[in-house]
Amino acid sequence: MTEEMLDALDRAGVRLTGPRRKLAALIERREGHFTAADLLKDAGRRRMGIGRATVFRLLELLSEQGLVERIDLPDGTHAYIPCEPTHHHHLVCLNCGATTDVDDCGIEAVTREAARRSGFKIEQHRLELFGRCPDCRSAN
Amino acid sequence: MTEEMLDALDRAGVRLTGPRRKLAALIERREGHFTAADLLKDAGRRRMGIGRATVFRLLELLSEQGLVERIDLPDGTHAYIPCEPTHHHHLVCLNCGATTDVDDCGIEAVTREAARRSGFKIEQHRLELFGRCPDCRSAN
DNA sequence: GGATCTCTTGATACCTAGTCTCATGGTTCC
DNA sequence: GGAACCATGAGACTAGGTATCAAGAGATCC
Repeated sequence: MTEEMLDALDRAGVRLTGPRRKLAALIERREGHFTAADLLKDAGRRRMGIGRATVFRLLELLSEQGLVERIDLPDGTHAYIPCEPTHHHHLVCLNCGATTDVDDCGIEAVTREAARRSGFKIEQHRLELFGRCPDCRSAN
Repeated sequence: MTEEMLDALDRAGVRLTGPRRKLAALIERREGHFTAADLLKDAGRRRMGIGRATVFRLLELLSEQGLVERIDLPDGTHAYIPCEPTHHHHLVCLNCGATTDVDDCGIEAVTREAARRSGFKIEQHRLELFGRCPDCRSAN
């Protein structure tokens, strides 16, 4: 995953600097979704001396490359999820924050139907699913 | 629509005060989605003397009652949409901001399939569709 | 209709997430 | 090894939203 990110940055034509490598490693160690503040705290604890702006800049780069996606949690806060750079949707555990990707499983039919009924030409969509992951389901 | 909002506030057991009535009327005059700042500007132009906090407080109340929903536009900004208090999804015009509601048209099957594949128990979902409305499509 | 109690208000301070600026420092490439 | 340029951290700034609080407006009861 770290390799994947560094490759993507390389392909994007930006430099593989120290801060970027360190942050990529921190993202890899994270499980589930995280906020920019989480990452900054991680970096702070390890005395990495990485600035706020650098964190946001890397997240922006990664999200342009599709390796990270920003989602809107049900409580209105934003979080980032590491993911594959193909079109897909996220399933987020409301309990532990774990995420998995779901590829297109029928959403095309839904958008086509919505387009037909409304007369809109649909160009983008966003689908986010929230629930309980298998671990949290069996835990209680 | 204004009536609907005032009724809902009444049912929610809160007072139908002057500022709330005025804001409800302003929301009614809006077309498509709007931000809290838009509403505040509207009120300012009419010298209504309504505070920022009051605007956010009303939007929160209305959203608890399901008469307004907060969505995340593709550019990452937030906007509010007046809508019916039933479960549904939004179709947003990327050009003019017009919105329409789409009721469930097959999304259940998608969530069931995602649940089956992932082992998650899906409790909530959010689907937002973006595109061009009929007017904007014919305009260019 | 007035007194009273409570809810709501606007002002203001504050907060979080994110962006912009800029001088300094690290990379790349020749 | 040096020049050019990209990336960095610090800190100011912005937007969107929340918390606090004294004062004002609604509802209620008589």
